Amino acid sequence: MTRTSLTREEVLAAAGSLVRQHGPAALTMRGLAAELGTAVTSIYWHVGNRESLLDALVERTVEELGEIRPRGRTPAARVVSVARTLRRELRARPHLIAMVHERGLTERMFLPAQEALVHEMHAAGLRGARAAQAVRAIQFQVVGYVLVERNRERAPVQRPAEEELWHAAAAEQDPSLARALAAPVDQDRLFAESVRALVAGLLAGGGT
Amino acid sequence: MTRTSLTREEVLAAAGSLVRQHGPAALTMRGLAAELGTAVTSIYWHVGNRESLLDALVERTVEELGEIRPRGRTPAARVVSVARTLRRELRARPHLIAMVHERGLTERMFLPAQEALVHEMHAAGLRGARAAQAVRAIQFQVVGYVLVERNRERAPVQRPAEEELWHAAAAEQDPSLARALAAPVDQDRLFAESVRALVAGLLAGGGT
DNA sequence: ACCTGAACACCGTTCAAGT
DNA sequence: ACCTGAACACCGTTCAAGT
Repeated sequence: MTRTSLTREEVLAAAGSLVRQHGPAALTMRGLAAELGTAVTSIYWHVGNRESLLDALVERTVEELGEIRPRGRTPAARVVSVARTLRRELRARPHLIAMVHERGLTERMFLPAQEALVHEMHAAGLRGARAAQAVRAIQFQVVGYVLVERNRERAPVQRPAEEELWHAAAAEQDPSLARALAAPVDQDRLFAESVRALVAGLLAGGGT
Repeated sequence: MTRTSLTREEVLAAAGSLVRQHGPAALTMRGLAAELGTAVTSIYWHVGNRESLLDALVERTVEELGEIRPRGRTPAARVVSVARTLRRELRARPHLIAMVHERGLTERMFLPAQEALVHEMHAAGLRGARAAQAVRAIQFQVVGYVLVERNRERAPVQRPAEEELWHAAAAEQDPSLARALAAPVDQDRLFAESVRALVAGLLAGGGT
């Protein structure tokens, strides 16, 4: 029962695992203290307060997301691989990613990926403002996609959605479309195809 | 100072304006009671509890987002107009939209728009699973975009982002790109171009 | 340098009691 | 049917006091 002196690292680790598993709402200072076997106030000595504790966890997450290695033969394929990797990494830390989002740090988290994308745009022959716009379009799409699919996964039973579409006039003219929309989304495939379509659209035309 | 008997409507209105202006965290039952000039417990009689009060506000938001009227000559133009309208409506209610998102109801909020998009895909000659996939790709993109741009707007000063890219090796080979990425995003234009590129990509090729 | 318990000012919610 | 105050069980945080 002798307890080696509490460290900041220890506090962060315990808080991190708590947040990863049950989300930030599950992190109470009193609960964390109980888990660590110390007084609540000790935690304050090490990490300041609850908000800066969460900030530290977020900072750590941003750093972890920093490594990107594009794979594939063509620039388009490598862009898709960057998108895919990012999506996987983001999905592995849903609560922490949500917190990064809440703190408005998604951008910073994305910087290394942005640089990788710049490189691929150059390889694809895009330059200047046009390339910059394409990089941002992809970045927005990937981050947005992950935010949306997280949302869908946490959604309570999508009550009216399916039947309503089954009965929509447009759908009745096209039963196979109605069937497709009533079926659950294949998120991996939708992601792959969306990215592919966007990249194709960007590399082909686009506008200035 | 005589107070006409409190109504559920009155509670929702006061709570709604509070949330619209300062976000859900600013809504405390005690504070709301003070604003309404009643006892805290009266509110409970009318709306159950805090959570169902917020649920009611969210429900109302979902209903308000239900009207969509596509404009434009070509299907592609009408799709873009739907996207644009949705974005505007979503941006007008940031806090409430975030709450819809948190409750996983974004999908349901989007159903009318989805039906409009189905109609346009048909007009563009897409059918069946292919059309369904295109509708979803656009839906994901618009919702995702709004989520991302809200995030950016609330972001604290994007500390290292600009300079780092200025110094990146890739950027130095392409100063006009570096300049473009260092400049603030023109979110309206990026949105318009992203949607246009995605729609073009979807209508052209796409994959099965 | 690190830890502690007591106390403060907040929460949301319940409940018995009023009219 | 509607409203009330008191009370409960929680919060995060501060602070003076310990070692």
